[in-house]
Amino acid sequence: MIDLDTIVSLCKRRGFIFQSSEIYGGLGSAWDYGPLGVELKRNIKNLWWRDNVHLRDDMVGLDAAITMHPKVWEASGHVGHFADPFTGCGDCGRYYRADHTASAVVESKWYQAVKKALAGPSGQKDPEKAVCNWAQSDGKKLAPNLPWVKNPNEPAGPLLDLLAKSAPLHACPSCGGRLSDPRPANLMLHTLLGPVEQTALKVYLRPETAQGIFVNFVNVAQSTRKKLPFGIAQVGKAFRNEITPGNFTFRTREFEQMEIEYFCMPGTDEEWHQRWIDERFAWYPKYGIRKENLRQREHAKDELAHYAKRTVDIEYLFPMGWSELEGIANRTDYDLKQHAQFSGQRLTYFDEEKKVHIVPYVIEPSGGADRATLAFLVDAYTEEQVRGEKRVSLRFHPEIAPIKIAVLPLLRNRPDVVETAHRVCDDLRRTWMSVYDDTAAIGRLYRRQDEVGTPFCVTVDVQTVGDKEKGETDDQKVTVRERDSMEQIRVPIADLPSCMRECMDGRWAEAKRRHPAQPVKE
RNA sequence: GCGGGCGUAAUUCAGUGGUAGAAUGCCACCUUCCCAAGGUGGACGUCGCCGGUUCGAAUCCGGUCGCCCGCUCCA
Repeated sequence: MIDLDTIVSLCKRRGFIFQSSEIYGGLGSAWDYGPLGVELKRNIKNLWWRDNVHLRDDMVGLDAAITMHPKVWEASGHVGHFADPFTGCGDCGRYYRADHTASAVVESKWYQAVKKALAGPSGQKDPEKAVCNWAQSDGKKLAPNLPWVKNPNEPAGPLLDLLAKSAPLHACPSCGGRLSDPRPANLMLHTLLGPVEQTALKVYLRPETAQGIFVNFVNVAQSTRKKLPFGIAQVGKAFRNEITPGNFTFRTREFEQMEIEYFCMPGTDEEWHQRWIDERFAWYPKYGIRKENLRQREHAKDELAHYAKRTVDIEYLFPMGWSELEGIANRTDYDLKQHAQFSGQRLTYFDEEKKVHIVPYVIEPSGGADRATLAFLVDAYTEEQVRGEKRVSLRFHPEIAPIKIAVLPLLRNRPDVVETAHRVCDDLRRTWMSVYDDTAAIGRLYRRQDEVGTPFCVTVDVQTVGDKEKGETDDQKVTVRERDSMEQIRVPIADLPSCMRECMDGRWAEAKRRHPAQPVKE
């Protein structure tokens, strides 16, 4: 498995992804997509949109504002749940949910070790001494910041009392340090709407795009006359004060989501949930992600979000391990009911058959655009030995690849070759993202394109235009070279559009049958 | 935020007190009829930032910012 650093440096070197504000020392947790990165990510978002919206009769799109009425987040539960009181360790800086610290202490290594020491023979005889001994030996490793470890003179009595009563100990589960009083953590970013700070409205930057869909449910249903079941898709930025951003673009505080809220009849929700899980799981391999690098993970009951009846994650084997790419949750009727209650509006669907108003159930496939982009990059990365040299290539699916075709003149000192290559390139550009390059020998040009994942190169040579001095006629044919196999075929310029279409559709074998091979010189 | 590691050219890295090096890459020209070919020339770093010690700091010290690994959160 390739390490993330290799991907990071390739991304920078070739213009996929740069660190935000790099000239000022960088901003943690923010990344900028360069010329190739923006193409890559846009391709992924467009394919997602095409497959989930355009190719389906039961889906429509939406693009809601990032800032919304503050009440949205009260209704959604984010103000309550996203602001769970947290407590921080003053010594090691770790954060814990305040309601989890007591159990975390009991399960901690140092707590277990103290208990064990007390249960031993010397512990039975003189508990206080046993604790002191432990504190000055194992305790130094396990809980260096525990008061009794830091200071041998600290009376062990309070510690013993706490252990005896199994009372929660207000100490860091990890290092034994002093925990701060619980304080509300602000996992949502906010800003002030209005030019004068004193009178401005404090609004949140949405922590998920989903709520923009829920609050527009009735608008969309009425304006599109959609019947249940139907879904609303949205791609857009969301913001969260992650406690620990990191792993390149995997966890950032500003990120882009690709979300669907699929509204269905109560009672059919479980079936739709499973259908979306299958649908979304099959989507990634469709564009080249290797199946062995994908898996599903069912959320345990105690890790389900407050709104969820069932959640299944699609995980990808990133360089740092299996991590979430997309989550598919059954959000039940929770959100619509909440918004109905908080807004006082009726957010229901009228069932024509039964003549009743119902609150639809909602299935939410929620993917990360940045995470998907990273997964496609990692999965495409390939190193191999070619003639004793390392060849690095990104084996992107043609629909994913930022550049589809590179047009390269075999010789740069022949004006007619160069001119023809330019003309061929300009023609291809109208349909496919294409580039022209003549600044190096052909071998180097191929390697450059391999490294950014261009699936096909088109090469113009002297035969294409004919060598009039030698009395040779032009054949008006070019070489098409496939990235992964490095195989080459010779194709008439006139047939290039149809041949390239075939190639982009993954029918290289057919193109090969129809066109003669262009041998590679050894 | 704490512990550990780290920050020198676009990239990967060498350089532990005497005003910066290599390889690859990049640019120009020449050469070259298909896989990082060859030749000639070239650009490139106020050594993350700020301060201190010193006659002198990439090198030592302090602070700060950022990155990686661990602890937590999720898309």
